[in-house]
Amino acid sequence: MLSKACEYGIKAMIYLAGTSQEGQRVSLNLVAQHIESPEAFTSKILQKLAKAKVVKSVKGAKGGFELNGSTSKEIFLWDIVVAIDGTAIRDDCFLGLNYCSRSNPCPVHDKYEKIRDDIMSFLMKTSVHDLSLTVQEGKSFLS
Amino acid sequence: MLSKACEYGIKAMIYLAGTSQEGQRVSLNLVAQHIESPEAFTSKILQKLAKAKVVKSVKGAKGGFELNGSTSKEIFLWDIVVAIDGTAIRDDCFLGLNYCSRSNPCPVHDKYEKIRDDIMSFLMKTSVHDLSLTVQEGKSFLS
DNA sequence: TTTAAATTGGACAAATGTGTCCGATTTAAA
DNA sequence: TTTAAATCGGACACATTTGTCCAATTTAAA
Repeated sequence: MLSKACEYGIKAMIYLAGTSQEGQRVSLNLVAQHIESPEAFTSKILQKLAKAKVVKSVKGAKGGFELNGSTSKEIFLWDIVVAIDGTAIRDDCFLGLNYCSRSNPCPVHDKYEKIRDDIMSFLMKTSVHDLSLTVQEGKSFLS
Repeated sequence: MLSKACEYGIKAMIYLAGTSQEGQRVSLNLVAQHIESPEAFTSKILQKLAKAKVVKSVKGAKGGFELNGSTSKEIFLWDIVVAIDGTAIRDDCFLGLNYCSRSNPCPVHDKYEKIRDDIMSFLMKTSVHDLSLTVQEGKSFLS
């Protein structure tokens, strides 16, 4: 479904939304430790998210990654997925047809459309903020 | 979602269900042409499906792949997915947690469970035979 | 029995995804 | 101004997936 990079990216953002709330910055090292991801690889992913302006990064001493509470309410899983995996999950045919459409449908076009719509609604309506709350409450986990 | 190999495998099976109806065998070459897949790669995939007894293969002249109509009614997308991609799509956590469960859930555990159930129901209830009918009627396409 | 048609299996090649290393750069603080 | 802490960026390494090639094997038919 999602690439490893995207999984790490989402977990990192959820962690940041929970810890960086008062404008505090969190280091790559801390992020990787808490989500149990390879640090150097996580670095690349956070760089990508920073370029896509999904998270703010600050270089130098006392630097790190920053995501204030109000911003995290406006960031949805879809934003992260697009920044890392692109829009293939929304655009690509379930059977890989190059041109799959209403007028040239693959055999599962209609049946899969409902599932795709559910996935998209899930990704576009679920905010990083909401997910971080359940982690902070100890009701869900990032590792 | 699915690997390329799995996409080819499903398309190949749908094509076979439509052409090999009267116990006729279809050559790898024909299959690959109709589903527009790389022939040698498709060979590997059909070999895997043959070993998993999802399709019958016959070597030698007048050989090929065979899938009679009654059998195709009992083969569901899930059978093909399991033979090629395994059960990860059913078993793996959306965020990649090694142990994601009701008692140690990831932040999207509940929300994604519904989607996963829909996907599984789609895969387990959709037969190769049903899909091949829409192709034969010219209502859907494999390329 | 020979030949042609077909799958099989193994080795290889290319592309992509995952992951590492390290020097360059930036910034805060001593 | 120097130093330490941090991200950035590029090159590299490894693993998996995708794809190719070809000799070996099997089978039907001439």
